[in-house]
Amino acid sequence: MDLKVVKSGDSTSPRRNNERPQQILNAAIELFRDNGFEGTRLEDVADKAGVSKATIYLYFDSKEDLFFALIREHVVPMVDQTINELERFEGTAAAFLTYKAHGMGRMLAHTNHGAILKLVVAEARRFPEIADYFREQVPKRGMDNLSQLIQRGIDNGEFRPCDTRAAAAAFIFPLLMNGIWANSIGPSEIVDPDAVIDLHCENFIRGILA
Amino acid sequence: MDLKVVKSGDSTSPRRNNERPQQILNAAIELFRDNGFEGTRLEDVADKAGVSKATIYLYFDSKEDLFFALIREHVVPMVDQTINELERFEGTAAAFLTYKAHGMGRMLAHTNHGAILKLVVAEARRFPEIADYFREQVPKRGMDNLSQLIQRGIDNGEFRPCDTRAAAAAFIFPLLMNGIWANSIGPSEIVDPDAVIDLHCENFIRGILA
DNA sequence: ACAGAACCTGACTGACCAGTCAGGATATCC
DNA sequence: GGATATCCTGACTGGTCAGTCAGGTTCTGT
Repeated sequence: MDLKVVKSGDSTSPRRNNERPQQILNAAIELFRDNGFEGTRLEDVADKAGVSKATIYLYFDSKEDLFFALIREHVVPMVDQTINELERFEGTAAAFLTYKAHGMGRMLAHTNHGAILKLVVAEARRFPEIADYFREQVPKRGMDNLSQLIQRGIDNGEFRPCDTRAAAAAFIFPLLMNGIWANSIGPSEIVDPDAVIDLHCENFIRGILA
Repeated sequence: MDLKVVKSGDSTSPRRNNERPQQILNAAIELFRDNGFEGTRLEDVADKAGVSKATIYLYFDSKEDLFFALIREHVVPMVDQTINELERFEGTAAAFLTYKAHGMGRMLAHTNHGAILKLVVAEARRFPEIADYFREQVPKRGMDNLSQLIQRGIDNGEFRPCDTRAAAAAFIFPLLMNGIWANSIGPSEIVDPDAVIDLHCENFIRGILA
């Protein structure tokens, strides 16, 4: 899996249209969301991005590489940012959890991030290399940081003692599922994504406070 | 979508090998789990079931029908059973939630039910008819019953007042995500499915008690 | 206004696979 | 033991689509 470098930030090689890769990725994510990975024709990605199919191959090595790029460009930076925020945050652990649950929950439910997650989950078994990269970069780092935060909350008496990794998962899973739901079975009148976020957030904090 | 009737219970038309449909479905679910719907060749399903590809078409109308049958035969009966149990249950709402979280959580995490859920979620947008059927039969009925149970808990003073539908979702989503996780990104040392179930269960009840 | 670089495409190919069908095998009943 | 219904398959077809390539177009610097 040696990925072609997307030179979007490389000012030494000017290009007429250096937002091409982004255009292509944006088209790809919408089609992947609606049709799945296998169900999406590269021809359609090209049409939606306003280029020819061959152009895609100027910026990406393969269809799979397009998928990989989605994670690298859209998902990993979000994890970086969360970890960054956590390191600077000075309030209580509960306050950070509440803040994060809302920000992340809404992002997953109302932007394409939920669609990417759905895609990764759906295709992980079929693309082990992508799954490995994702696992290392996203859940592993995210869970490590989140469970440290919870441990901090336990240490200072804010939270009751518990299995911090399980707690981190129990905190994050409803938000993930909510995002996947909004991008597959939903939206429907059955579940209101925002209400779920609010209730989960409040309930989780109540449940874990000492 | 008029499905061929699978006559497994029809004793008026004896058949040499009336577990064929089940064999085929079992093969299909494992391959769908590992390769996705589009990524699975019917030829491989046939091989795994020990029949020829043409035989599949004796029992199912199409590849899509195979998918549909998976929900009808494996998922809907489980919902029926849960609703049944709920109607007979006489303990507290909290006790039923605990009981159900463990039963359902483990089933999703350790059997093919999680794989089917993953499949439905992944393909819902591509197969609207299947998604509609699933939505009506599974989340709609399940959420209706679950939120009634929570309402009952609120009415008798066991639970604090809250948005019952959101609470039902917040209760069930981690279990669903746990099951999907175990069938895609996981299993890995990052998350222990059983620990998540236990913690979520305990935490949710603590959070919702009055 | 020309050269060369960067960018783009239409048309093609080779592999793949859902679904079909004509005919063969096996059981059941009389 | 033959007539009939049930069950099964190998071999085929028609359409689809990822990936390629030879050649065309637009930009940039001089």
